Amino acid sequence: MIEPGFGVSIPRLYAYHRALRQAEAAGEATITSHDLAALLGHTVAPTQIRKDLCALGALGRRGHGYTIAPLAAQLAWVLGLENDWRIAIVGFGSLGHAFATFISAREKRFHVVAVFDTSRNVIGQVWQGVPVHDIADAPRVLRSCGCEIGVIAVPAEAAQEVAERLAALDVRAILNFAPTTLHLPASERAPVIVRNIDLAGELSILTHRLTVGTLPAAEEA
Amino acid sequence: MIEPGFGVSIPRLYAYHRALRQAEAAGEATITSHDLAALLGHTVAPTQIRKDLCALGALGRRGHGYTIAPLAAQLAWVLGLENDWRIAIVGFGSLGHAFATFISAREKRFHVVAVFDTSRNVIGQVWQGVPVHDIADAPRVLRSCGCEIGVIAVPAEAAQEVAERLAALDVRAILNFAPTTLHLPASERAPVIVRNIDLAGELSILTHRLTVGTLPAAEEA
DNA sequence: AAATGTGAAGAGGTTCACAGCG
DNA sequence: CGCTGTGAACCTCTTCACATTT
Repeated sequence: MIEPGFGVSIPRLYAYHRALRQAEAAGEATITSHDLAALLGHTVAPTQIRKDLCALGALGRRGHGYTIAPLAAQLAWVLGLENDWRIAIVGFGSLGHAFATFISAREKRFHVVAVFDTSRNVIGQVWQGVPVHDIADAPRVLRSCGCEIGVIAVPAEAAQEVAERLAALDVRAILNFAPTTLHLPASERAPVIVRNIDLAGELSILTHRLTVGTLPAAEEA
Repeated sequence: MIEPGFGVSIPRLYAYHRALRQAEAAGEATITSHDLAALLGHTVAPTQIRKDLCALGALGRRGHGYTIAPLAAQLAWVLGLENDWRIAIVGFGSLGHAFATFISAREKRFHVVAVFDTSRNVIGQVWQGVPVHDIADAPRVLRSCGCEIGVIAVPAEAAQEVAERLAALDVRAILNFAPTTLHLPASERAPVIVRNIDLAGELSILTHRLTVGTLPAAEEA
């Protein structure tokens, strides 16, 4: 029913969801596309919002706006936020640690259930009840907890090997912080979904804009 | 000459630059658009690469490919990587710490020259020679070091205030990790460039794809 | 009257096909 | 002959205008 490329951008839907939670926390029960756009800093036009929401099924009442609760629930469903997800983090340096803390505090259905590293200084530490294992124990540990999502927060040189290892252990999606391109062969089963976050690349978007001139002020997700 | 929206996506250019550095480190002196696409895991088509590079000025030799060194230099220039940038980090929890370490190790022209926090436990610490200041001292500290770029790694509730403070202190660009929309008024001078990184949002892209079906395996930046 | 829903127009970015050089 | 450079077709996403509903 809702296919991967059905014309709406997922980052935008997540932004809507975030803004709706904020409005709900502020005591609102209903919101118009225009008010939602304002909450998003006019990053997206009201028309765009209506188009997106309409694609999920008509949820608004003409003349009134959208009722927040069911709309947020619908968005949460589409975003996969109503399922529980088990996350394994590989590389428990400062970045892996920060991500684990951040994500488990932010979304209650994201559970960091396994952590791996290679350093003797880190292995054996316990983070929020989760012990840091040697990466060599990944087969045993992952077999028992069955993580759907792996996060790679290791140096670039090690990322490819980690990715292959995760893929072999039935991890279905990978969030990669290492500044390198992962090469995962089209496997026999469903392909592993990979998303890269390149922090230096994000920063270079700013340095680019600062270098070539400061015309556009629009925010982006 | 090169305007903000000149038809090429900056994340893609940064990926090219990263791949070129990799090829150069492997001893290559020249590369074809097809080989570059392979290095990028066929995320982008050779035609797309040629279009992008052509937009920066013709740099290839027909029949041979591109000479890596000048091409990398050209990309570095466009991305602003040939300038030095002073970066202030606000919020020195695990995320701020991780970002500082990561970025200063990755790009040698990105200099973390000021760090701020509000917690007594953190203020006074020294990270790679940079002391952590109380955010209240930001006017004095930033006045003396003149940072172009600010990084917000504080809780969502505090982000708006921090953003306004940074904007008032002549920071020209902000990288925001707080999961909230920043509202910065169009100021009297050049507007502050804001880019948001929403870690939970990135993860939800994966959970969305895992939820609705696993058709597309393409990587994205 | 006010705000959503939606076809049509528009803009932007990607792919194709092939011309142009080395 | 190989690979780049590029106009044209193509396609996707955004914006506009307005019909529609409460």
